[in-house]
Amino acid sequence: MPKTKEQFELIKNESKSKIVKAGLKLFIEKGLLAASVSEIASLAGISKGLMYHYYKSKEELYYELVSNAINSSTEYMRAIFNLDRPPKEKIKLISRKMMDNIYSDHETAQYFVFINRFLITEKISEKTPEIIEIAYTPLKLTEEIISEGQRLGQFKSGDAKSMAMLYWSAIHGLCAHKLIQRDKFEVPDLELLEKLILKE
Amino acid sequence: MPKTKEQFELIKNESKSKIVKAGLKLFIEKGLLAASVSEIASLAGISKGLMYHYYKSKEELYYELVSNAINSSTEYMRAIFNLDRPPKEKIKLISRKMMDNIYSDHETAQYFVFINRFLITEKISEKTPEIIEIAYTPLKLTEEIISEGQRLGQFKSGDAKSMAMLYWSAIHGLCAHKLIQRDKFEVPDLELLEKLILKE
Amino acid sequence: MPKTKEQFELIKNESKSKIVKAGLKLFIEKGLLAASVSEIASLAGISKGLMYHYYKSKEELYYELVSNAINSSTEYMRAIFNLDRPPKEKIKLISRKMMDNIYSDHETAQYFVFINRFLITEKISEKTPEIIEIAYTPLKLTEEIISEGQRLGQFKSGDAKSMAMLYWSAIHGLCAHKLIQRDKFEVPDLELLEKLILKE
Amino acid sequence: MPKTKEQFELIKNESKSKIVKAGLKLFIEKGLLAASVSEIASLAGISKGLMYHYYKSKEELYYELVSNAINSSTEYMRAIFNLDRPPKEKIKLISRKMMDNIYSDHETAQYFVFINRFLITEKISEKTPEIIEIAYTPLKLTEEIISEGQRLGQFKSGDAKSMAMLYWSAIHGLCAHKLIQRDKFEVPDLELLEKLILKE
DNA sequence: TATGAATGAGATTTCATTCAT
DNA sequence: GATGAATGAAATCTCATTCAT
Repeated sequence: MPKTKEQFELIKNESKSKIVKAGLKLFIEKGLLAASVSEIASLAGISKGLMYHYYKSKEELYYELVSNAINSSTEYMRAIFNLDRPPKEKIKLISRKMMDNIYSDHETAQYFVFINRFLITEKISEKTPEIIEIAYTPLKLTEEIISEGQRLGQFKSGDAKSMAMLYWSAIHGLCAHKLIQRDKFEVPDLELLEKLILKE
Repeated sequence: MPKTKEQFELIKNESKSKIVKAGLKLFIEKGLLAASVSEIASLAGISKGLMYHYYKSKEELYYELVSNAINSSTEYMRAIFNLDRPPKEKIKLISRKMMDNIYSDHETAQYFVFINRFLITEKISEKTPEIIEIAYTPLKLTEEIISEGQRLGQFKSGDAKSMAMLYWSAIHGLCAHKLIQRDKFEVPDLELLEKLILKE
Repeated sequence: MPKTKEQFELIKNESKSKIVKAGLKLFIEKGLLAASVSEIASLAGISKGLMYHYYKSKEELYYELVSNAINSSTEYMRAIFNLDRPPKEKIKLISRKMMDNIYSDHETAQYFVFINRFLITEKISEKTPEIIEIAYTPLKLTEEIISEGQRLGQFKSGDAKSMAMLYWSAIHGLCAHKLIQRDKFEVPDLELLEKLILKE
Repeated sequence: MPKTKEQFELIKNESKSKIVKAGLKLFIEKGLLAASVSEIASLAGISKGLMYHYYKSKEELYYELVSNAINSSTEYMRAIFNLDRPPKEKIKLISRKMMDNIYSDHETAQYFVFINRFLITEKISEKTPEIIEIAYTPLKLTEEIISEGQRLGQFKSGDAKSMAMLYWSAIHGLCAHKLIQRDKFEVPDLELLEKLILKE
């Protein structure tokens, strides 16, 4: 009797998730080039060959992981932006969640840096304009909220686009900062981030 | 901001200066691993062997370039901070210069991203804690200015360290943003950056 | 000429026949090495594992297919040579059939080239001298006919062996020629082939 | 002092010729796929890396060797066809030379089979229609000579194109035959080949 | 100082074959 | 019979570095 489809699906998922986990860890830590397939395979506890059973190339694995990271990060933001709350609260929520995450775990900062590194790399950016589009969704949503908040008079006046850009630049910059400083990193005062946008 | 050129215009030796110029361009564009020695040599118009005459290894060249970048960038900031001007003006000067440079040339943003990429990469950080120290000097100087400005009552109140961190995070984030967006990039409203720190 | 189909239409087992069909197509097109087991299995619509259920190895499948090709091609010739007709007619029949087949379908030429490629490849020849023997049967039968025809005075004089060799060399060369030229291929004048042997 | 260009040229030529010699031997014997780079390098007495210093890939080496083979073989024929002799003599000369070469050394036959194998392989033929064109030059030259000979009444009548095709098919087929039969191979009567074309 | 041929270690990738179910 | 996940050996290829001149 051949294995049932469900059995194969299980095995497949388990192996794939081992590869994904190892790949993510190493790509985040070292980047696409410095992370070798041998390393990924050995960390995942599988043979190199198996990686190629699931992914056409190291780059393909990398792209999948980056896409996932971008998508899930964007989804996370979108969920918050879709809440039925006043703009002020939304901004506060985002700021708080971001700060909390950056503070409490190392992964969030790594995730942001991982995504940014991908976006900055020259040759890749041409290949995948749609992914860049998705990666920039949070920025656009933030811009909309700021405009709305400004209409309601709760937000500072100023160019909404610039404000959103600076807001996210600060968050991304902070993530890089955290990875560099490691143990020495101290989370900055939350209010400062909000004050970029909100009236005092 | 110091321009790329300054690094090698000072080098009297012509071959060395060509190596430095080519190396800088390629390391900035591709990073340490993706830039190959062959490529650097061929862009410099010299032989691979000659590169090894001047530098023990590719990494050594890389470190020298990164160190130079960090040092000259820090020197540039220090010069401004040493001016005999009130804190408010200093901050305005920095902000204006940064924005101008990021706006007017591509190199400044590349320089910042180049330095940041170096700082983030794991294995390097152990080797050169002093360079990191130097790289963080502008942050510390900014912190001091903020404290001073707060004493003079010209600056917003709040944790000076956090303010400085956010200020520079925003600038670094902006540089990354520019490299990603390329032609589509629009410089944000200058005042916003200043308002992070200054009273309105 | 035996058509490709005949090889697997005789196989009762459906899976095996699918494997044989796919293997034949790919071995003919690409040769032993370039045709991969995955490709064969996927073209056959079965799993790789199943191929190994029926055949010990890729080589075994290949040998079986080549042997079949050689055997059936030899059988086809032998049938004609066994006809109760004068030598002249037999030669004409062979020539005509060969030309017709080479002209009307692509498979015949492929078949000949497939067999020839096998015969030429070094390492294989040691393993299977008997198959080579069988493959050369048509040549020997032709030689006999020529000798007989010469005795009857219908054929040109000359070394029968040389004549047979040249006759079949021309046919094999023609097949290769057809595969190379594809659409541009034009069948040569039939009489020429016959004239190699027959008196005008 | 750097090595002079002449010195480098010498070294380069020597190494390249070692690679070319080894590659040709193995490609002829085994074909593109079965001949491995390791094997070629070790037969040439150089490192694998060096092969990649001179050739972008194994395929590139292969193509160069095939092109060379085709070009030099075509040149050889063209030289004969350009002689200021009557058509009849030219044909006799070609036939004699071919037979002599096929008889006296093993390489000639291998060369022909090597070229033919390249021409037949599917995917390659699309890539290089110009090489195929060159490879078919001897055939076209032969066709012209036959036409000329027919006008002079020295040659058999019949479609010149068909006659040329059959003539060369026979030669190619003979080469394959020689490689298969090896020691058992006997050169066929020379006159037979000529009689395909010439009046008796 | 300067060259680029040459190496060797290690990277990515392929693929026939095995195996648990 | 039948599956396709998994392996491991070997293939192709890359590249920092060395070295004779």
